[in-house]
Amino acid sequence: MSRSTYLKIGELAKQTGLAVGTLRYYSDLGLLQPIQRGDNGYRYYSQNASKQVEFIKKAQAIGFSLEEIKTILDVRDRGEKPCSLVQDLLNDKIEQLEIQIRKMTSFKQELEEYRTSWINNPNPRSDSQDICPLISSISLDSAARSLLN
Amino acid sequence: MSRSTYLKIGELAKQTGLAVGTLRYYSDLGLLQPIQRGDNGYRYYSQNASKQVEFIKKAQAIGFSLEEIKTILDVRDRGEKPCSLVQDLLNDKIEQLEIQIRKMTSFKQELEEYRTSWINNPNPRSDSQDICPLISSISLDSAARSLLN
DNA sequence: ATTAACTTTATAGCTGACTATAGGGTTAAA
DNA sequence: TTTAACCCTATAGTCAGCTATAAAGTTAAT
Repeated sequence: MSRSTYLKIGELAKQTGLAVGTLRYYSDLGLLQPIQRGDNGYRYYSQNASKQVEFIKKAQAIGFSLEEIKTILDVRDRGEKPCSLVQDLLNDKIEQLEIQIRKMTSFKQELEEYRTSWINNPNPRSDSQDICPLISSISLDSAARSLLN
Repeated sequence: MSRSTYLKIGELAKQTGLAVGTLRYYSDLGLLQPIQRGDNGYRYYSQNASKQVEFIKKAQAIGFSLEEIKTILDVRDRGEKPCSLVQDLLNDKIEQLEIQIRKMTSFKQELEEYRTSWINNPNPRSDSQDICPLISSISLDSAARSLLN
């Protein structure tokens, strides 16, 4: 049954660029289930599967964990009408993204301030006690603050 | 030899707020070496050690890995000032943050677009073929686009 | 002298997302 | 029909930055 509409795991691997082991891992996680198993135990995937892999990849690329992605996909996979749940989930994700973005932005600003002040103060005297005056100038309190919000 | 100038590991732990296990871990890594070992095998640290711990903490706080910190300290141990290395690493960090932020921002926008369109189309008919019309409406291609820049 | 509170090493576990290996069974092409 | 190329499961290893445990030796206070 090779020329069927179904993909064997190696074929899907080739299509998506993922390793076979990764696809098995996803299958074990319940993240990307083969549409059926053969009598031989082989996993058979729908053509659609590579679209789902794309979704997983991209969601991952911006910091969603496989666990989170599974939650999203589970909602779809359940036979319910999960739309309001999906919306809640989406709202959560957006909020989490906002928080993440805010944290990273302020952290980045902090780092840029260090960079700027270091440029203005470029020549540590070689007799200094410090390991690196640049790093020594860091305030732990402020670094902590920028990470905590 | 407790009232000497040297600190035992527990004393340094107390001074710095790090766990004893963490200090041993750093010692094994070669990140923070005791100034000597006693006949008993005890690690003895210089008073200076807590300064070095502060350095490590601060460097960690701005996103350096222990590996990177070790690189910095190794430069110092060769008698050089590691500041320009530190600046290079910092520039890398900032750039990585920028990329992350850009990706997350565009993905968030994408998700917000879904949210908006779903709000305008809030009542999936229960006789729909789709498991969830909201999820079905997702374009993986466009999700991909928003992640790729 | 006893004992609590240290210290040591070596080993294992934790999280997340894989990767690698062993030891099998299956399929497809020559 | 043989054999390479596939597939399966189960288990273990990887990375970082620790934490936890066991089994043992040392020190310090009473």
